[in-house]
This record gives sequence, C-alpha cells and structure tokens, in this order.
Amino acid sequence: MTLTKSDKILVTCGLPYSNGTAHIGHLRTYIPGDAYVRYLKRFGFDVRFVCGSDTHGAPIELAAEEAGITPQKLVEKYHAHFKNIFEILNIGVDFYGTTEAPYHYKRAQTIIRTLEENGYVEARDVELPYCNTCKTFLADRFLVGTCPYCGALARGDECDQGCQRYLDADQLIDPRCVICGSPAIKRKTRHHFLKLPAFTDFLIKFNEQLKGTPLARNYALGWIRQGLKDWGISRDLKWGIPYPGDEKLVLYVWAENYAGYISFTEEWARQTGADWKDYWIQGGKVVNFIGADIVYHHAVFWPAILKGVNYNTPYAIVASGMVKVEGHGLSKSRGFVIDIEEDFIKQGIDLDSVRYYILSYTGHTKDLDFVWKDFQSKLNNELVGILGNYAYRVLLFIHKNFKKIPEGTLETPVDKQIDEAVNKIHEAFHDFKFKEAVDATMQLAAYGNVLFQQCEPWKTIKLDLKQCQNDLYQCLQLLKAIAILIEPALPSIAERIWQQLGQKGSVHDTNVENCKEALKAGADLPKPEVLFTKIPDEAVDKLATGLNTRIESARSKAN
RNA sequence: AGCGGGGUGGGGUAGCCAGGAUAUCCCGCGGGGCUCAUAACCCCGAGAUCAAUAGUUCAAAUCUAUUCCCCGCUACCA
Repeated sequence: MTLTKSDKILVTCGLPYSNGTAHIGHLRTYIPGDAYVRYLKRFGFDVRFVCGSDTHGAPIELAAEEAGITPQKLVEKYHAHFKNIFEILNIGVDFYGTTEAPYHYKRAQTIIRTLEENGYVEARDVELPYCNTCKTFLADRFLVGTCPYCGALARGDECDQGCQRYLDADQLIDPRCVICGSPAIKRKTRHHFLKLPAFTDFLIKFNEQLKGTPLARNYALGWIRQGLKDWGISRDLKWGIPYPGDEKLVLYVWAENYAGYISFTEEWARQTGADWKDYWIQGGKVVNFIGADIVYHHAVFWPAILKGVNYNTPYAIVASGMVKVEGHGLSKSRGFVIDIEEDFIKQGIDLDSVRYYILSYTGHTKDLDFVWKDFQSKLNNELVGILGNYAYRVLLFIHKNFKKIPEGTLETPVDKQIDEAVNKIHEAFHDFKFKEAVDATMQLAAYGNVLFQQCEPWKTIKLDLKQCQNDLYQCLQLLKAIAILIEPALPSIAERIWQQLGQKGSVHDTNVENCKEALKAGADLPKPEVLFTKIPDEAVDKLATGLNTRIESARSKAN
C-alpha cells in the first residue's frame, strides 16, 4: 500500500502548545512536514495540510494564573504568534486552527460521547490530592513539594529545579497546593477512563502495517506488548473543554487536542466547500508529523480513539529525532534554546537557509544538535558555494553576454542527471528521507558547477559561439530543474531563481514534469542577483556568544 | 530498572533489513588548476583497527551474544 495520485492525502504536524514562543524544536516537525507536502504537490499528488494551536491543559491554566491574565488571553497571544511565525517560514498550511474554537469543542465532545455510546468509557472512583482552601482537586502540575531523590523543591510531575527527574505526585514529600500553599489532602472523586485494553489487538495490527519512520512503529509495539491499561481522559481543571455530561470536569488535553486534526479539516472544508469525510471517514490517507517524544500518543491513544468512533486511522506517522542546542537537550529555563523570532528573524538570518539546515544537516530520525558554526558552514559552503554560485555564475554570464536565453537543445548527459535526481527524490520523500531528497537536488547543482567548468564558456564564447550557446542552454535548463526540485526545501529561493530565469507564473504551481520542458530561446533574462549572502565569522561568533551568555545567565540564576 | 532508537576518518553522513574485493558523500585539511562566479568553482591527495569483546562464515560495518556510552519514553508535562 503506497500513495497514489487518486488518494486524498492529509498531512498534519504536532500541535504547538500555546504557552510560549516558537523555537527550533517546533521547526523539526513543521519544516519537514511542509517540505513533504510541497514534494507531494510538485509530484502531482492531491494533498492538504492542516494544523493549529493546542490551547488547554494545566500548564496554560497555571501560566495564566502566574501572569495574572485569563487563559484565553494567553492562548490567543501565542496562537497569533505561531500562526505568524509559520507564515514567515513559508509553512504552507491550508488551515491553521486552534483547539479553543467552537468547531473544535463540538468535534472533541462528539468523539467522547460516541466513545461512551460505544461502551469504551467507564467512570470510576479515585482518590486525588485536594486543596481545602481553594476547594479544588489538584492536578500534578498544581502540586509542589520536596523531591524524594534530591530534596529540591519539585512540582508534582517533575523535579524541574533539581534533578530533572519525572515524578509521580505520590512521591512528593509534603505535597502542597501551588496556588495557596495549603497542604494537599486525599479526597475521593470520580473520573472517566478509556478502556484501552479493548483495543490491544487492533493496535498491534495497526502498528504493524503503519507507514512512516520505523521509530514510531517499533516504539509503539513495545509499549503495547507490555500491556495496556485504562487511561484517564478527564481532569479537575477550570480551563479546558467541558467533559460532556459531567461538566465539572474537563477533557484531558491528550484526549482532545489531536481531535484538532479532524476539527481543523472540518473547518477548512466548511470554508472551501470541500468534504472533511473524504479524509476521515471514506478512505483518505492521513500522515502525522510529530516529534519522537509524543509517539505513544499518536501510535497508541489516538488510533484507539479513532477506532472507537469508526474514523479513519493514520496512514503514516513520521517521528523526528529530538533537537539539541550546543550538545544539550532543549531547555528554556537552562538557556539551551533557539527562539525563532529573537534568534533568527530579528537577527536577519535567511529563513530558507534555516529550512535547509533543518532538512539536510542530519537524517530526520536522528537527533539534531544545533551549533551556530555548523549552521554557518552549511550556509556558506553549500548554499552560497554550490547552489547560489551555480545560479549566479550561469545567469550573470548569459546576462552579460547575450541578455537572453541562448539557442540550444537539451542533451543526454544533463537530461540523464535530471531524470536520476527526480527518481532519487521521489523515492526519498516516499520513505520520509528528506535529507536524501535535498542532497540529491544539491548534487544537481554541484554537477552544474562541474559542467560549467568543463565547458569553459568564457573560452568558447571567443572560439565557437554556437557551442558556447548550446552549453549555456544545458546549464540553464539544469537550473530550471533545480528551481522546481529545490522548491519544497527552499520555497522563497526557488521562486527567485524562477523569476531570474524569466519564467512566467510561480514555481509553487509547477509540476516535476516542467523540469525538462524546453526553455524558450530568445526570451529576455533579467539581471541576476545573488541568492544567498555568507554569514561572516564575526557575525556567527556574536550569535554563538549571545547563546553562551544566555546559558551562563540561566546557570547563575539557578544557583 | 523496563521498553524503543542510536554509536562509521576532526564534524556531519551513506551503506546494515536481503554479508563479498580499494567503506560513500558533504565540510574541514594538504597540493595543483581555472579565472565566468559571492577568495566562489574544478581536479588530485592524506586521514577510519566501522564503540568494545566473543562467535557464525571461505568472507562481517552488515548476522548472533555479551558489555560500554548517548538520547527518548514509562500512562496526571505537553
């Protein structure tokens, strides 16, 4: 079972949690997701891309409390932020929604109600921590106490200031309410549970035939084999989607956020006249891009829910490796973070080169360690030296000497190179190997440099004009193919090459078959501009120093 | 601790599932060339006991076992 041109394909990315700004970790799923969508489009597939903000849960309720604003205000702010950042990065979503919208509430509650009707949910009494002063049950994030391992002040879910271990709320010594400081007491209450074990056989079969990165599949299968247990889907929080039929509780975020994949499709369909059922009920191929840290939600909980309401389950789950900064796991509080707005946009970093770095520095399933020096080297050596240089030297040479596209016909060597690259790219993105796809395109540019060098047009222009023109024609046709094939990785740059080639329309509307569509001899060629500028050593040193300062000050603050 | 992923010249990376002769490619490094191009481009070269140990085999980076190291997850963080 592989994708065909008649499939209705829907791509989604893990929803960014709206309690903070966009950082490089988000890009690890959004950029490959977007590139994948663009590859599919260039190769003529029928694909849509939806995504949105995840707006509920304890951390947001708490962050709003601390900031002295309503959760609504908080999530609206970050929702707008993410939407904007993704636009600037050319993440070409068809719809960017939010889980704090009526269309989402409706879809999420309908799913839960249907699960209940189908007998997959059970209410059960449990004992949970309670604050007598605030008259509320305390989710783990609302508890503080002493860490049993290191003695630091810890939260109910994690020893965030001390040893960084994940904790169970029960392990905390002297648990207290985070709002008022009163000691937490145990009190009986009633919660709702999804009967996950009922889905065991289904989930094994589902994961065995699941496409995407093997990482996702193996991980989930291991988890399922260890035995599934009932899974709590309600929480004692004020902020969230009311639990249908038990409105003093809210739906657990992980029981409703990925319903956004459906609700966003519905809302997009409503606005455009499409049919969401094409994706979620009558066939359709859904591809989820996520980080490796949330595989079990997407390969275990979510497909179980979908199965429980008889909706279409994902075709593929594409899990990326994690992002590190200067060798450390991402951590805002410790300063190991690259913020998209502060560190890239405001510093004037070319965003297509960021896309390139994310896609081609390492394989999609491996951890990516962001180091400013490496970023510089990829940009200066590969984008400037290979791609930018090739485009510029060819276009400038022709512009200087002819002003227009010279006479010529595409000959076998170049024709063959293009075919090989197209095949390689096709295979690579079907296997979710984005680095391979991008590298194959860059190899085409490297080949172009060899070609230009060997033809020596600066000599032939004086000795054999006809030969010279035909050689340059080869170079131009190759550049046209490169523009189309690099579009998924570098959409802005591809468009600029397209325009510099004097082509009509937009490269975003091209198909891979246009690669070899003959260029019109005699058409005017505008004066080219360089595509990329190198980052000088001093600039990159400054950026690296800024990062180190951030890390240092975070460290001294912690001590 | 359990489960999953990974370890290949200085950095990154391909090859591993379906074992085969000089282990791929990019960057960096050394030498040469070109002069159209953003000191860019092209060619040649040096550099790796493929994490370790034991085993299977005519043959192991690749298969098996054990060990070490890194990362993620472990159901109330998302």
